[in-house]
Amino acid sequence: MNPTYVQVAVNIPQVSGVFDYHVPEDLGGEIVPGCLVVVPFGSRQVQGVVLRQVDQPQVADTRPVNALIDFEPVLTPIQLRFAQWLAERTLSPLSTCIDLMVPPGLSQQADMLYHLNDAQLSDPARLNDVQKRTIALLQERGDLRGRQLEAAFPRRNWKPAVQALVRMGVLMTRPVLLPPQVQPKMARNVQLAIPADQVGQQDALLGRAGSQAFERRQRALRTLADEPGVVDVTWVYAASGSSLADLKYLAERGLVRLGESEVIRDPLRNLTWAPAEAPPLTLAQQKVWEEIHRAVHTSAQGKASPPFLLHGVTGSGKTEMYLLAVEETLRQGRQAIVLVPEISLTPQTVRRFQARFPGKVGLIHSRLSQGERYDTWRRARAGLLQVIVGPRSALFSPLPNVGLIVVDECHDESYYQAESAPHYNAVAAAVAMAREAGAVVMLGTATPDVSLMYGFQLAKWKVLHLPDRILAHREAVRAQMNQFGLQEPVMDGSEATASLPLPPVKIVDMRLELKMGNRSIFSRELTSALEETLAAKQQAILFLNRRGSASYVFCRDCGAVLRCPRCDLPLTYHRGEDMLICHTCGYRRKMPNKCPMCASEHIRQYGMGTEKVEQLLKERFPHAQVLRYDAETTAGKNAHDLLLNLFANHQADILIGTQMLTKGLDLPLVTLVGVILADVGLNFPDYRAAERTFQLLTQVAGRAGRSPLGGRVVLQTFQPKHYAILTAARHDYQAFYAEELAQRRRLRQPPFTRFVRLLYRDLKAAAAEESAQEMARQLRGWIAAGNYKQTDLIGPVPCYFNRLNGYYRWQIIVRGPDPAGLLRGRSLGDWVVEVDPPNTL
DNA sequence: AGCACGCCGACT
DNA sequence: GTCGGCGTGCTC
Repeated sequence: MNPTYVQVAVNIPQVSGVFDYHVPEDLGGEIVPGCLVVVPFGSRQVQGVVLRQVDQPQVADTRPVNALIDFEPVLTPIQLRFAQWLAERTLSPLSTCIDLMVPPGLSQQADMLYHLNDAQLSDPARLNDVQKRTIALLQERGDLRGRQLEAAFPRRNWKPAVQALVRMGVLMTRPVLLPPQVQPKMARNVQLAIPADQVGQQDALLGRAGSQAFERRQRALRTLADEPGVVDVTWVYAASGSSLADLKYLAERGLVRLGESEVIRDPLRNLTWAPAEAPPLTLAQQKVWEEIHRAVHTSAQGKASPPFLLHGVTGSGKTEMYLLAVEETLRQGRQAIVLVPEISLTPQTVRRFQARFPGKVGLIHSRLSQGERYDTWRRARAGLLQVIVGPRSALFSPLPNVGLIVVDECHDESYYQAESAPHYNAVAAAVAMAREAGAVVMLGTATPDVSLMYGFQLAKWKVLHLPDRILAHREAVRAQMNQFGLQEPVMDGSEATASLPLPPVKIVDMRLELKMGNRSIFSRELTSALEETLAAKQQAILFLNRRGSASYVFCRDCGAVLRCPRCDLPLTYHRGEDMLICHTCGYRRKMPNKCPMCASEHIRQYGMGTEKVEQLLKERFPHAQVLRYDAETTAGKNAHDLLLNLFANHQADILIGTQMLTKGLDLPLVTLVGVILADVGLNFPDYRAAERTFQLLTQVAGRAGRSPLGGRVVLQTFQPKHYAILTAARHDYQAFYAEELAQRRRLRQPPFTRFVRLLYRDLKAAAAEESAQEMARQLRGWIAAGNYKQTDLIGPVPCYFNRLNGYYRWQIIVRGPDPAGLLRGRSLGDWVVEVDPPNTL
């Protein structure tokens, strides 16, 4: 038989090529595209994924595929194509894109094992700190892998020092590849191997009559005789006092059969949901549904369907559209992926899916154990789950026949993977994945990114509108009003689907407040609005945009600002502990009494944190119950739900919160939303600063007046004439879009050009700058050589966050019609490459 | 990433 | 003369 050859992408993030291997006879036929295999690579064994079979290998001498890790392919053919698209799009190695699709724990990367030799060291005094600590660690814990040393020396450049020990003969190294860390979970079971009525005649086989073991074995047999069929061993242990040894003893004598069966680790196992039925649709929903319904059908017949952008304000019934689309997709025998921003923050959305499709939903989120995640992944692959709901990573679920991809709140930043390569945007990726799969894609939001909207208009893809907020809380509000002995408000409309107006927004010019002698953070407008809300026994939300503001500490005499020694960013003052904390790296220090620069005692905190707002609020409204909703108070496991339930049940009157408040909360009794300072964030040196501010304000304003009680919004700002604030106050997306687009066109920013951001990080400031200058020279050379007339560089410059985690950061933005084209296929070394980055900070 | 090969500076 | 710096290239 001819040897078969396969092309393999090896699981080493830095290796971008593909390699050919031959398939040994004993694996012939098993190895198909998508399989996870072990292959020799240089001196080590590495994991790889088979991309395709090839007739002719690229080199004369091939090495063999060593082992097959899983008999089923781990990637579907669609996923293999999708991974290749993603690699090209993000300028990332294919292996990193493939690795997104292999569940953590199953995927393993090659590592190095470090072993301490017995021989004594001649001159221990000459060793440096890392070397001494490495030796101590190895003495204490035995052999260690590179990953473990990495954890022991965070942010330290330990490799050269350890390599020196290897050269000195103190250490030995050996490449290792760990087996997968996840496996199907098996449970032992047992069943009787003889007819139940013969159980009483086996005493001769049960050991010495009358002994304890005899008694246990006899009881075990009787238990099984009463229980026909296969039972869990633990059940037998509990009923008879026997142990595995006893059952094995019985099995050896042919009396019982031991077996194993898989136990699914299902995070939703113990939850039951009252099945929910679809509510009646509004007219707008019906029109949207007609479009989606048609698309789901034509795509199930193999015809491509362009993406949909579902532009609808908060509470306009987008989720119901998703639910219907999923239902129809399932009816066509296909599966659906639903992406949501942050699972812990949108329990309401998730619950709706679970209630509508009981038993069919697989949930992915960050709190799942590796085993749960692995089992969910395998059930998806086996076609046992029809709907996967999760964050951006859920897009990579191995569903056999994806017919629908939903991206809810598609403007959300969490859809962009900023932390590690590949730096991808799950919205763009969902569109590409849907194209590969022949699936329908629905992108839903109240505030589409202007680039996305512009893209839809250029491509003439359909934008569907749901302009009205649906009054869905009539019953809930009525119940709550009765509970508090309040009179029922007058409600417009009589149908269940009556719509609600968007809340009026009042812009308050804080400059005038200062001129009028009001030095408080609460304007007179906001103060009286709060008073009225409290008097009416309704609820308020105060929104504080922390990002970019700073509760920083500065000296009123010399002006020095206290900064993090690692990140160079202003430190945040925490009143309770009297501590200064860096919110980027976690550095903390005691609040000093004197300015470290000039020793003045006039040093104090400035700016606002949620704690400060809480304190001021309590001073001004001593009788109000105030809740704080921020990273600190929601740190516990179910703290989010707990806090929100507390507030939803009117245990508190005012909720103070940050960004987290903008996510899909649904709090009907809230009639007032106050934004402490709307222009925070507007002055970031970033092309999307205005857009982010508009999106944030629009989302926050949407929290008010979601009931027949009505509602209003107060925006406090020092820039009352800024278009982002004016248009957000009018709920006027179109006006913002037009103005923002005009700005972007004028400033040659996306979507009229495209950005690739190149980021360099170095522990030494000079080295970072030098590398940046060198890269810029190279880039200019490529631009000139390739005659890229419309492509230019922004930078090199230090980043806005010019020091993060101890690293100095420099960046270069390559701007042009196709900056990725300029860079494709070139080696960028240690540079972080981001194509179409959502921010350039 | 790891490792080999390769070409210039200070040490037994 | 060699040991060792890290630059460059390769891993099927």
